[in-house]
Amino acid sequence: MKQDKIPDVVVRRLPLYLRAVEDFYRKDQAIVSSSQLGEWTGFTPAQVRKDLALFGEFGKQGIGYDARFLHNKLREILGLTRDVSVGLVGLGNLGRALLHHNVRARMGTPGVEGDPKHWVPETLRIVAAFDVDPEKVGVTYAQVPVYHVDQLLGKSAELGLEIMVLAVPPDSAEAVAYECVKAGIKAILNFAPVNLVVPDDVKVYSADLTLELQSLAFYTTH
Amino acid sequence: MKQDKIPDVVVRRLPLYLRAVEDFYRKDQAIVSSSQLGEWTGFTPAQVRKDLALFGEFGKQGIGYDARFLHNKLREILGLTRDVSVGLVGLGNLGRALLHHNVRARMGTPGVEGDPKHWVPETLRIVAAFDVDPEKVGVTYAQVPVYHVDQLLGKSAELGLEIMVLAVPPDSAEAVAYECVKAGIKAILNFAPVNLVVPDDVKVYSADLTLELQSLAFYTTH
DNA sequence: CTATGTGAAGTGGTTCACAGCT
DNA sequence: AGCTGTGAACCACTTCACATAG
Repeated sequence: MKQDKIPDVVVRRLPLYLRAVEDFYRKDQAIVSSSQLGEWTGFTPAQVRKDLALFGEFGKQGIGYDARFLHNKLREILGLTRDVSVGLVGLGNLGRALLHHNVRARMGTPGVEGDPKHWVPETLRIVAAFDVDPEKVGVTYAQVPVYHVDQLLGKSAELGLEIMVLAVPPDSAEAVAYECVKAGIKAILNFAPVNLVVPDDVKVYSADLTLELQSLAFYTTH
Repeated sequence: MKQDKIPDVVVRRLPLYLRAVEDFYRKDQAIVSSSQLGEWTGFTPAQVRKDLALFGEFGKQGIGYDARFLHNKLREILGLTRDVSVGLVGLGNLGRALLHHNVRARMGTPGVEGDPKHWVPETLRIVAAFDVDPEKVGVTYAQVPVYHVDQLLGKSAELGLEIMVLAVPPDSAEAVAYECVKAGIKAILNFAPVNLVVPDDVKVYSADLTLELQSLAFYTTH
C-alpha cells in the first residue's frame, strides 16, 4: 500500500467498484476477478488491478478478490464505514428533488454477519437543509429539517456536516460557498452555474446542467 | 484548423470558454486575451490557446481574441447556432425539477446587431417530456408537453430531438436508453445510477448523485 | 492453469518557451 | 512591448506483459 497521492480519476472510479462488488456479492458470488469488475464498470482489468493495488494487496493471486473483504475495504477507503452527514443549501425545485432522491437513494451495505440478505443502512445521506425563505425554514422536507442559512455555521458543527450540496441561485453561490469553507466543509457538490473559488484543501465537484448539455450538443454535430 | 479528433476533455471546457467570453462581452469588453479567459475559467492561458487553436486561428497576435467573433465561433463549434431540441424521460421529482430549471436556464446570446444589450433567445432547451404514468401524460409541466414513453420514437423524429435527459428509475434506464438509440439520439445525459451500454457513436454523460457524493466522501478523510 | 501485482512501455493531455505578427 | 499559435519537453494515467502465488 503506497497511499501517498491518489489521482482524482481513481477516486472517481472507486464508488463504481464499490457498486460492482456489491452487485456481485448480492448475487451470492463470494469471489470476483478484476476482469469481472472490469466488464461491469467498463474499465480494463489491468486498470481495476492498478487502482486497487494503490491501497493495498486485496486480492489472492490465482484466485481473485473476496467480495465481502473488498467491499469493506472500498468502504473504508472512501470513508463510508462511518456516518457521513451531508448538508443541502437551497430548497428550490432542484434542492427539493435532491432531498426526495436522498431518501430513496439510501443503499444498503452488507451486514457483518456474512448473510447476504442482511443489510445495514447506508451511512451517507443528507441530514440537514438550509434556505433563506422564511416560509421554508422550520419545516421538514422528506424527513430532513430546514434551517435558515444563517445557521449554517452552527448546525455544521453541531451535526458534523462534512459535505455540502449547493442548489442555490448563481448569484448567491459564491457567498454560500464561503460560508461552507468557514464552517470547515471539505467537499462541495455545486449545482449552480458558477466557478467557485475555494482554498486548495476544499474539493468542489460541479454538476452544471447547462454546461453538460452544451458539451453534449457538440457530439450531436460531430 | 485540424478538426480531426477533439479530445473529450477539450469538449468539456468549450462551454466554459463560451460562458467566459459571454461574460466579458456583456461587460462591453470587445477583446479578450487567453490569460483573461484562463483566469476566468481556472485553466492556464496556454491551455486556452491550445484548445481554441484546435478549431482555427481565432485570435490576432499581439492583440487577443475578438469577443463577439470568438463567441460566435464557439457557438458554431458546439452546434449552438441552431435550435437544439432536448427530450426528458421520467417525471419524478428530479425530472420535474429539471424542467423548471430548464425554463430559468435559458441563457441569452449576443444578437447579430452588435448591440450588447440585444439578446437572442438561447437555442438549447427541453421541448418534450416522456413518462409512463397516465396521470402525467397529456399535461404540461413548465410549458413542456408530456407524452407517453411509447411515443418516444415518433416524437423524437417529429420534434427533431437530439439529446435525451434520463431521469428514470434505475431498472428502466437500460430499456429507455435502448429506445433512445433506436430513435437516433446521439447524446444522453443519464441521471440514473446505472452504467448504460450503448453503441460507440452515442455519447453518454453520467450525473450520478450517489457516485459523486461517495467520491467526495473520500476527500473528507484524506 | 488462473488471476493478482507491478515494472516497463505506451499514450494522451498539459505546460513551456519562443517564433512571428501587430 | 503585447499576445497568439505551436513544436518540444514534460507529466500523468493507461495498457502491456510477465513474474509470482495458489
